[in-house]
Amino acid sequence: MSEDEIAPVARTVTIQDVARLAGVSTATVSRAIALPDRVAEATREAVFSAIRETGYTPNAAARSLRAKATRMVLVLLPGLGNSFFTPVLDALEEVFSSQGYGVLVGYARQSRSRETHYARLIRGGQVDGVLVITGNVPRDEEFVAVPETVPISLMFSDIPGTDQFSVFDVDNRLASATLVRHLIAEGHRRIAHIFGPEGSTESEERLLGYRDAHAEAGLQVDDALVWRGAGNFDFVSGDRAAAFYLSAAERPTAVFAAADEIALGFMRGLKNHGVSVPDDVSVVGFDDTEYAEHYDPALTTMRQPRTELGRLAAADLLRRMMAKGETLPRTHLRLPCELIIRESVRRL
Amino acid sequence: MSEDEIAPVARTVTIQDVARLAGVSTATVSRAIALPDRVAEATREAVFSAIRETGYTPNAAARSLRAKATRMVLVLLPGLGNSFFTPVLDALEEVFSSQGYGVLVGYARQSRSRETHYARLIRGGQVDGVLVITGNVPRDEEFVAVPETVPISLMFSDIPGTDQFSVFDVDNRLASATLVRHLIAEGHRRIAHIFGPEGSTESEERLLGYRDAHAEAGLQVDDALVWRGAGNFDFVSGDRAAAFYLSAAERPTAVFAAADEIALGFMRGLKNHGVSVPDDVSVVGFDDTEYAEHYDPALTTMRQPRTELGRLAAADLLRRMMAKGETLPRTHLRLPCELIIRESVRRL
DNA sequence: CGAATTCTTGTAATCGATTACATCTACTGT
DNA sequence: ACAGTAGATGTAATCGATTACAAGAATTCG
Repeated sequence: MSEDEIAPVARTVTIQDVARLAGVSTATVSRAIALPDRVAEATREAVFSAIRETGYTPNAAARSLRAKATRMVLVLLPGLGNSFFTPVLDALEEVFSSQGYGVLVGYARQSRSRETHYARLIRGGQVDGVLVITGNVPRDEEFVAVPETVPISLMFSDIPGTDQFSVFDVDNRLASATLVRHLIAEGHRRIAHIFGPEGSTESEERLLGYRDAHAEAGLQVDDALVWRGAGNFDFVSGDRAAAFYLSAAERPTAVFAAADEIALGFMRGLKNHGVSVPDDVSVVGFDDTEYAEHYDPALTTMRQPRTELGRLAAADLLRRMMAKGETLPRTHLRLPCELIIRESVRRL
Repeated sequence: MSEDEIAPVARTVTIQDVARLAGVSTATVSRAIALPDRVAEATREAVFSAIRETGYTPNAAARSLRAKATRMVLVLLPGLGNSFFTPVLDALEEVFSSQGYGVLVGYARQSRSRETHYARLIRGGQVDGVLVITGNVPRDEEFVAVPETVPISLMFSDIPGTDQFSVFDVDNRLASATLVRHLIAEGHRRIAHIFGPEGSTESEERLLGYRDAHAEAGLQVDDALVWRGAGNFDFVSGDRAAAFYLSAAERPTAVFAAADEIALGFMRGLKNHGVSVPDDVSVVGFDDTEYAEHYDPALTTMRQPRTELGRLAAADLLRRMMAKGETLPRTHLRLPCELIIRESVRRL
């Protein structure tokens, strides 16, 4: 209560201070913390009480320098604009922080200087592991040498032609085929596809699945119904794609959008022109983000197990980071997707 | 092209290696990097070519240890489940990474061990600054001493009774009043409020604004129309609140939800019971998240300048972190909100 | 031409924790 | 009672970069 009980001005307290107060050497303090049973009972008590009294917290930089490990992982995303990533990041943070790791986020796309920044972070030993989400490993010259330094894993998207990364994804092709097969089973014959971002593996795979389902059913794909150039996995792209529908020579009865957000934007765009879903046209998306379920109409889509994939990828990376020195063989984990049927498809 | 051009096995290359190769001391290498014009032209060249040849990147831990700065900031969120945060995080990452800072994300709520984890991160000098979003400063005993160590700023929510943090927010009370005033102007007299999460400053402020608008207009607030206990700023809470509407003795003609996600969930819940917005009841939200615009009906809401607030908060924190030593007076920045009129309100 | 000044570079201490090795004490077993 | 072993602790080197200080070389100026 009295004036002198106010906390003293925060001067950085080091292991030296604790050692002095406890009347032992710094080595003993360090041991008392890291290997408590290598230290005599009484000494341990003395050290811990000195720690409490001083409010000592080990300096992370000093520790990292010696241990050559930072207990930090870097998660590289193409951007957070899309709600697709939030459960993934949630899961990652949960697993990593529970093991005492910090999660650094970065958006690698677009800016060259950004890429360099993150490449440096990795090469400077600032992180113990890296998770690259959706295929955007900086193809920086500097970066190429990296996988030897720290483990790097890929999520949701493989990089064709390399096998140096562990991969955690789904079979986009198969899942898309299943989705389109569902439309066909509901009686649709004229099905359009809103293609995702150009240059992404997922986009290509989803298109292949779309074709597969057509081929299986003996249906011809009308190339005029593969709508490219919409842009990203976002609303705006979907909204823009509505124009393709409206101006189609012969309108499709169903549309497979490469992502939920595209599907939602598309439906909204249609609505502005008086076209109703699913009465006039059926729509399916991909991902099963939170909004798919709550939109009106609720969206039929293909669920990607985002949280689970996040947990598993994190656990795997953790294992690799622990295995300092030897390189474990790469993991390629593919989890199944699930068809979620809601209200946006009408049986013909 | 030939075999021996393959990159050599990555052994950590240190400043020593560069110095040796360039035929200078480590001090000179360090200077060549940090203060290029304090070094002779020829030497500088030699150093840089040695750096290129070895692929040297300075070790971050060593640097941090000496410099007592890590170039990392911690962003604490209550969770990422809500899309409200994505543009904020986007803006923060943009500003910080452009200045060479890394962004660590953490979810402080719920778990005690999590809090300790992040408190340690801060006290261990692992970050140079902290941004706490929506009022969740760990009230940990350990934490209380922290603000003296590194600058901490609050976003979107003040902590009553303290003035040790800088704050970046909006006037929730005023904005809510404006929103409700709009409903009143549109002819509504019986207006319900879906209260946000208990214990959050924002929730309380928004309720006050709701009352203010009523008082101004000489309207009596019917306490049965303040629906508490919905839960979080999310869909489920809104969906749950639909039950309050349906079971109301005398139904309101308009509903002010404490957040967009709540409003969306509410509308969806209503729809399942055949109640239509805005024909049967008008709805307004708060925040103006991406989905508000694209939902059907598009939501009338109060826009919070999330991106701008993020940029400004980041810039301010950056300034504080640079000003090592002296403590700058705290900033309290309040940005205006904007009423966004869409389709979810009907004029009575 | 010699003194004063400016440039350039090197030597070595430092940041704070960890840990190999050495030392000392206290047991154990014969 | 004494060698041998286990247990507890201290000493000092180490991780990799930065930087105060010193010293030597080059330049300027009266």
